[in-house]
Amino acid sequence: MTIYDIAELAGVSASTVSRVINNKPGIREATREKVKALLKEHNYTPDENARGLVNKNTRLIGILLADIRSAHHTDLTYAVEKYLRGKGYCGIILNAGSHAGEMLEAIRILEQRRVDGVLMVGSVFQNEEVENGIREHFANIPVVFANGRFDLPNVYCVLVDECDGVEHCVDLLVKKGKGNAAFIGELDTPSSHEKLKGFKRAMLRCGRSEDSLVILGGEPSRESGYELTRQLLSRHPDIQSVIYSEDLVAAGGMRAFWDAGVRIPDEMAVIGIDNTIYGELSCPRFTSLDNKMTEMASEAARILIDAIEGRQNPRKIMLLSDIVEREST
DNA sequence: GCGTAATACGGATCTGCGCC
DNA sequence: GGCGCAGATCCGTATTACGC
Repeated sequence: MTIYDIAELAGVSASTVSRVINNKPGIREATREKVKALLKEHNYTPDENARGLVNKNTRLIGILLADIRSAHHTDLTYAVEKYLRGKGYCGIILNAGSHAGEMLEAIRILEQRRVDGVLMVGSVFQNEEVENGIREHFANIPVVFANGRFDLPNVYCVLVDECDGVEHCVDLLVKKGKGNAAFIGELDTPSSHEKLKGFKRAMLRCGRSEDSLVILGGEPSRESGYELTRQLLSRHPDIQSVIYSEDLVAAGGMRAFWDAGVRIPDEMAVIGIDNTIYGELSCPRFTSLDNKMTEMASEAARILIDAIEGRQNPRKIMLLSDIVEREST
């Protein structure tokens, strides 16, 4: 059903139907109502592809994530998609993986789909290849980067101060008498660099030397968290607490402590990062740094739509994280 | 207040033509 | 016949000029 079909049924021309659909003046009220009734009766929905030809937009938004299966990605994707749909846009969600080749392929796919804007979530995208990909393929559309930064004229950044957040985590552990802390998890992404920076800064502030810090790096997985925690227990029996780079890694660590008979929080305090469902489901429930991923992504979506529709926003927005304290501390 | 006709949009596909 | 190339056509909608 096109506007021509509606026009024929209404006994008017397609331009009249177009004027009614777009609330343009110069239409008699009776004609307007008649056309509206037919549009409703036939469940008329405009062809967005055809509209896109004329209006030079597709109302499609590309959403790039490393992996939608990540617990903290599912919530934020839900929130972002809902926001976009409310604004009349449709999201194309792509799992862009964690390797540059996959990311560039995802970028090319979005370019082919002629998206109006792109939302990238996760510091994993903060690399030279993706930056060049944006320059080459997205130069004429706005891009919003949640949890990462690029200094490009069409890129907006929404960040959360994870460095500061982890510093506060260490402060909390010190306050609880568990100041001899270790950091376990992923160390390779820009986000984990920030977390580690906060950890080091707070530990040095507490009088520790950089050489004495216990930092174990590995994959951002439950299995890795389990294995690294076992290593920690065997090599550093004096450690009183652990900050994990992600809740997922912390979940593996909690299991390792359970298997080793380590009582939490009496013998070991645990803090994860991301404030996902893992913290709630663990036994005991573990404290987590809420790095506001969902709020960050929602804010990023808002800024993206603003940019597409010509509204101004600052190029960079910083959100503050906070600690959700549970039984593990 | 409305109709008609023309034009535009992007890109895939089709058609016709000339050349080898 | 096969190929490459240029131009036409198509899709659905929006817009505009003009006329009645």
